[in-house]
Amino acid sequence: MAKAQSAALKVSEAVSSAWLDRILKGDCVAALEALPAQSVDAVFADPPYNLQLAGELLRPDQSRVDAVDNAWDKFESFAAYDAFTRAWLLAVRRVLKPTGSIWVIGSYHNIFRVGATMQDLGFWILNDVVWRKTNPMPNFRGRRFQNAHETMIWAARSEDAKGYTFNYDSMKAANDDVQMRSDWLFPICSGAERLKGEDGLKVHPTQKPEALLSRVILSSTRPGDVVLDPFFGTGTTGAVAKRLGRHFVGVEREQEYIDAAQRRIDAVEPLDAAVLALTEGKRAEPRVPFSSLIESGLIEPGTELTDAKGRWRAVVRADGTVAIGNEAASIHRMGAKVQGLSACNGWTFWHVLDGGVLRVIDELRHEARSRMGRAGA
Amino acid sequence: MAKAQSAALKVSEAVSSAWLDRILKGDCVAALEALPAQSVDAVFADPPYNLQLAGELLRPDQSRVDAVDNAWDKFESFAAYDAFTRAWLLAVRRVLKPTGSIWVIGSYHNIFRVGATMQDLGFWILNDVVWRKTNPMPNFRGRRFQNAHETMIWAARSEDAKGYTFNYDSMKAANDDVQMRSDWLFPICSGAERLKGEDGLKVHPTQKPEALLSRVILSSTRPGDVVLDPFFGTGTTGAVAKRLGRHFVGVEREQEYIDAAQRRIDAVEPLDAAVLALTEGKRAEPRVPFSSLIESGLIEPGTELTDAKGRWRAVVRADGTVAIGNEAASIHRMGAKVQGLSACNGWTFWHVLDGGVLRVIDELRHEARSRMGRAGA
DNA sequence: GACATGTCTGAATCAGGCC
DNA sequence: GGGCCTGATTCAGACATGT
Repeated sequence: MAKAQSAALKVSEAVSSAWLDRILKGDCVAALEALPAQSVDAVFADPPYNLQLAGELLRPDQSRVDAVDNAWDKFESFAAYDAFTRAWLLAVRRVLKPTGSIWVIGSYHNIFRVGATMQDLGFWILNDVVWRKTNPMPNFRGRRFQNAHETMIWAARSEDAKGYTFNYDSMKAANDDVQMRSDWLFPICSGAERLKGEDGLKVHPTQKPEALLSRVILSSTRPGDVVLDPFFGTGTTGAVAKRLGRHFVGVEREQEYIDAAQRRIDAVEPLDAAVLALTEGKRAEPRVPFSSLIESGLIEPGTELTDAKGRWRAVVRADGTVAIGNEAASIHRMGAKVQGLSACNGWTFWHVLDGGVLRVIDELRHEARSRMGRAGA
Repeated sequence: MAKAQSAALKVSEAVSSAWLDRILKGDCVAALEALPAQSVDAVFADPPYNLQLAGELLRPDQSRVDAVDNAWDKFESFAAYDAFTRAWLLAVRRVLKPTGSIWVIGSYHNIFRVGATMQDLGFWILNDVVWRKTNPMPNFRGRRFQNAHETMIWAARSEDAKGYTFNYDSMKAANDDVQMRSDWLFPICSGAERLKGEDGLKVHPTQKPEALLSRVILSSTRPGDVVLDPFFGTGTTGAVAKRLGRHFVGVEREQEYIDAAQRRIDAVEPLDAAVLALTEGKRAEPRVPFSSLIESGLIEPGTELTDAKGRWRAVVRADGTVAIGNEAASIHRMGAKVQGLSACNGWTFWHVLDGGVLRVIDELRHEARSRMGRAGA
């Protein structure tokens, strides 16, 4: 993991002058051709969903779909939208690393079509996440429920792409030590955060709140990662990425949006690296083989191990296995065997008697780790 | 509207002996041929989700998760699932009145495909409604967000079908006089409500809570209406419809489910017509994660927290944890750690210097909550 | 009987490194 | 790329049992 990470950074740095931390002008399918394959760690996409904006629709061969013709029936409209979706998802998929993941946000007008197309293209959905709005617009005609949420799809590049980033421990710690759920509560973007033009009108109709992007980026990327937004708009993704110590790439067609986004991003001050450190759990700690506890003298060969309730006993052998009678195996296999289970974490199962007190051997591992840390430093 | 209603009742009464308030056995496409065209007022469908589960999943305590592995949830491919979806939606559409509406529930495994197919067939989506579970199953491997919701699509028969029923005022009244939102909070079906066999095991793996069906039926049907459920299972739709003074039609393939459903429905006593105005209580105060204080700007990353007497200092990190030196943890864990305790309420322990005054962060939480408003309930 | 503790379970697409 | 091995990972609520 660490190795892949540093290799990725090198690649990024080599071509950074061309596209890293830049807004590329143009249609996203064409503009993304400027990026190398497998060069971004994450994608956040907020594609257009208003089917009336047919000018934005491209067929898979990138020919333009004609402007709205009221004679169109809805089947043709849906087909055109699907072709557009397919085209940009394919372009994005090419530049996404195998270990990367993609977020797409939408409403009921488009998200079902987008999600089905993502599955058809081989993306592997990890979660659908609901953004619950604290202050949604009311339903004025009283004919429906208040439309109080939008849906995000979070997906890996493919079913067998297992190495995606998920900062589980950060999310859990940030959520009062329980797992972060798939429903998130945030206000819509308004007030000072909402970009306004000189005319006092909002610059972009669907500017997303920075808090939303913040959780997206914190959950599924690491500092130094590259985040691509193929529908950059006024650059919320870029502004949040920069503040959180990530790189960004944006693609946008409208010069007005590009100008506003660039000014906005230029004003962002990145947070200090120390503040951006990730909360890592046990997974990230260096692996300590059981044998090193013996080698370092924390456990003597011949020591007796027991489970917490003293139901089973095993003897530590010099080679790092534990034995019951004539049978010997790793701490994990032996723990599984005595319990009749298929698997067991031997570190938390076995204990040693230390001055009359039963200590779990995971504590000894922690001690071994800190000794190794001092030695390495 | 009243005229159409009474005409509908006449039709229902004329053929009631054949299929009204009955469970039809068989595949839903074939069984629905027994119903006249345009004969039901509403549809609630809980189709197979096509979960595509691979191996078995163990909890951290090594117990096995009892997953859905029924044959009825297995499909060869997305294409096969799409064909199945299209077929039952067409069959259902034939028997749905032009003024009727349809609800379909699903998870991210299938709901996007179902939604796209519904649009393709001409259904007109009115809302997507999120069922937020108060007690969802955790994510045991810590590789994703806790999957804490399911999605329902509510749609009219076609774009120009304007006469669908929506009981806006009763929904609003039931929701403390503000519009009912598109995100609903309910517990999963468990306890006495969950049907168990003589072996003590659940009869059906995916029984839905009656509270969910209750809100669906109360919002989009009138007393005397006919509600069709093409995947009847153990008959939650029928039981709730009967209790609420609506008629039902169920279609189910498995005799075991049919038997359980029939017994269940027979035991239901319909509510008195006068009582059918249902009120629903408020929920507890919404929980606000510490990270929302950061995301909402109430606390900046890098801010220093101290206890009331200034004995300890910790720095707020962008990911929602707090750090002392190299160690980071949640506000609660860090509060416990510095005091040498096993637990600590970080909300009341940590303070922030605000204009020369030390404020406990619990005050900021109240501020965040009031900004969040009713949406948390 | 009240309260504390322990057990069980629910629509789940749930690993990663090294040889 | 396949196989093997290590070892990381759970929330809310219902219900049963123990004090």
